[in-house]
Amino acid sequence: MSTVKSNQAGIADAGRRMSSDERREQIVEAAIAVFGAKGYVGTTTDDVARAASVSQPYVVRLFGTKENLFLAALDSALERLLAAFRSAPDGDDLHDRGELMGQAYLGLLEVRGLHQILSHAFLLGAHPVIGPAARAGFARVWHFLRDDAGYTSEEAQKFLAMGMLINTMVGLRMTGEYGK
Amino acid sequence: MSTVKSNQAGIADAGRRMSSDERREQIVEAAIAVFGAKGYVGTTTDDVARAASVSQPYVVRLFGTKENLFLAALDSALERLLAAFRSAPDGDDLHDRGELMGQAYLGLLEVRGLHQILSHAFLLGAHPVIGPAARAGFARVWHFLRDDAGYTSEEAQKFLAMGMLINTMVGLRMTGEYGK
DNA sequence: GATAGTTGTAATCGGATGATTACTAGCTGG
DNA sequence: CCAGCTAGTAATCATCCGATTACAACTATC
Repeated sequence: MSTVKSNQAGIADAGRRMSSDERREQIVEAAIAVFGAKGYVGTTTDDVARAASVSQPYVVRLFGTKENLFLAALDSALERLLAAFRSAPDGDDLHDRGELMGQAYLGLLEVRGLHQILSHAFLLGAHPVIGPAARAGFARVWHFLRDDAGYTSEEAQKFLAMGMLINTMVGLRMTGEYGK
Repeated sequence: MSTVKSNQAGIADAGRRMSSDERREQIVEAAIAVFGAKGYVGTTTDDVARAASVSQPYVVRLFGTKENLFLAALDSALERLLAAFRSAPDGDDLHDRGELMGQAYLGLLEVRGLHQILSHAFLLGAHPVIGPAARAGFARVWHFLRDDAGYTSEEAQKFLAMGMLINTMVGLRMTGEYGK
C-alpha cells in the first residue's frame, strides 16, 4: 500500500537519499518511539525500519545488531532528558528549579516513547549488555540532580520517585486522567 | 541434564502427580518469577514450564494461551501485594501505617519477580487485553490506599511514587546499594 | 564518462516459539 | 479389575524474526 518512494504526507521526505548519519538519526528517532511502545524484545527491527521508512536489512547494517540499536536509542533519550533538565533555568530557589525541571520532563512527552524506553531500559537490569548501560544512565541522572541541580539525596530521591510514577502513568496510558 | 522424575533438591516434590489446581498454583508462582525477570514478550511458555518442572504443552493446556498465563500471574501478584498491605496493622497514626506498609512492600522482595511483573504490566498499557487488566490492577491499589488505608490523594501519590522508584531499583538490579 | 565508494533493497536462511495433535500413564468408582 | 477420566508428555507445525548475502541505484572525482 506504500511504495518507498511515495512520501505519504510524512514528516520530512523520508524517501530521499541521505547521508548515513542523517539516516541514523532518523532511525534512532523511530526506534525511541517503537521501543518505547513495544519494549526491547517486543520490537522487531522491521518495526523500526518501517517506522523510519527504510528496509529492515539497512537498519541492521547501520547498527550491527538490534541490541546496538536499542543502546543508541537509549543514549539519545537520556541525552535529550538531561538537555531538557539543563535548559530549565535555575531560579532563585531550589523549589522553582524543581518545578521547571518537572515541567520540562512533562514537556518531553512530545518526544514519542522517550519516557517508556527509559522505563523499559530500567527493567532490563539483568541483560548482560543493556543492564550496565541502563544502570549507567540512571546514575547519570542521579548525579546530575545531586551535582548540577544541587539537590540533596532526599530531594533527588523524591524527584526521581515522582518521575517514575509519571513514567508508570504513561506506560499505563492513563495520562488523560492526570492533566495535573 | 534433568529428568522430570528427578527431584533436584527442589522445593516441594515437583515430579509427583498432583491435582490440576495445585499444578496451576505452582505454574503461576514460576510465571511471576520468569515474567518478572524477562518480561511478557521475552518470556517463553517453555521458560515457565521448565521453571515449574512441567512440559511446555501442559502449561499451554492449563492456561489456554500465554496471555492468560500472564493475566493469572499478574492477578496473583496483585492479590499478594494487597494482602501484604492489609496485613500491615494500622497503628495509631497514619505515619506508622505507612512505614509498616512500606516494609511490607520490601518484604515482598522474597516473592521472586513480584515487583517486576507489576512494572512490566504497567508498561503494557497499549496491549488490548493486558492493558485494561494492568489499569484495573493499578486502580485497585490506588483505591486501597485511598479507601482502606485512609490516605489523601497526595499521600497516596507519594506512597505510590516511592513504590515505583523501588520497582525501578529492583529492575535495575541496584538493590544492593539500597540496603535502606 | 568510467571507476570507485556509498546508499539502499530483495531474497533468503536458520533458529526460536506458541500452539496443536496424538499419545501414555496413573487414578477412581462400580 | 476394568472402564472412564484426569494428569502429563513427545512430536510436530506454521509463523516470526534477526541476520546474511547478493545485488542495484546513486554520487562524486579524476
